[in-house]
Amino acid sequence: MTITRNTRAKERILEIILASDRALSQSDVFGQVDGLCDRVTVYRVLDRLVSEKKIHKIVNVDGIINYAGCSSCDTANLHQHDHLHFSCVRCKKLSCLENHHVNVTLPLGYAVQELFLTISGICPSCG
Amino acid sequence: MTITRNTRAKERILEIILASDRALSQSDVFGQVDGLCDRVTVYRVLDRLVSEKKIHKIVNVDGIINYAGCSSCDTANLHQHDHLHFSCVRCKKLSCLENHHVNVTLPLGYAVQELFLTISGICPSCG
DNA sequence: ACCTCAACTGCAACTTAGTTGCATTTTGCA
DNA sequence: TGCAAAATGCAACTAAGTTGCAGTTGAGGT
Repeated sequence: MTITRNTRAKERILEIILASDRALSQSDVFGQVDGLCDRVTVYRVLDRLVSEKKIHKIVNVDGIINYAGCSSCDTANLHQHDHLHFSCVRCKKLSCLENHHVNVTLPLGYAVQELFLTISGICPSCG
Repeated sequence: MTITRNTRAKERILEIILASDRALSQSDVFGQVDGLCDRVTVYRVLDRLVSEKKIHKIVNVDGIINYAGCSSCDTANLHQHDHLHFSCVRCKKLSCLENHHVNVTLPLGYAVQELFLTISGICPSCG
């Protein structure tokens, strides 16, 4: 565990993600940093923010990785992402359904690490 | 809905997927066709098999798209993929837990289309 | 305040996944 | 068997993400 620093790029990127009501991809974020930093830096900062548990990663139904703030889990000691995600096929918005947790029991022998739960369909604003 | 034909490549690719106990990516499949066809053909055949509902698509936790046979749902009229997938972080095996269905109830206004449920962790063979 | 060095950044080059256009081949049905 | 539509191969392309390295910067120690 190396020490991480606060840089302008990191602060800006975290701001952008927290201000958004939807999960953002690397290219969404890069489109909003407005030349503040290189696209490679965006990738690296996103990785850093994930490992610092400030944001979490969501693989969308098309395989693109998206990032969203950890609003329901900012306490470092209880960092669980067992909530659902919803991906609207119409407006393409990917959002967290923070209050919808799923508890799954697997057959004996499986050790659960992370849950990736995404539902696609049509969201209330589009329906 | 255009008519699809049976070709050598398609038969071989379906065989490979059905014979596997794990979900396979395009490059996994291409590695097994042994020069029978081009890599582009593999992409196209996989798409065709998905639209014919012979196989189904699973986005793995790393964003790579994988394909698995539709064993529990070969009847064309009941083609539901509400079962869980398990992705082993050690052996990298991605498999279907056919018997583990999840029923989720979403807030009013959401219309569900597809479920993407994958759990990462350590599988019984690696644990 | 400023030194120092590890963390961070930019750039260029690379890998890998997946797509598209078009000419050629093949399938299945008449 | 003939033929049109489907399928294929090839080459070129886009887009996502990674890596190496030289130069820059943040923050703790003095």
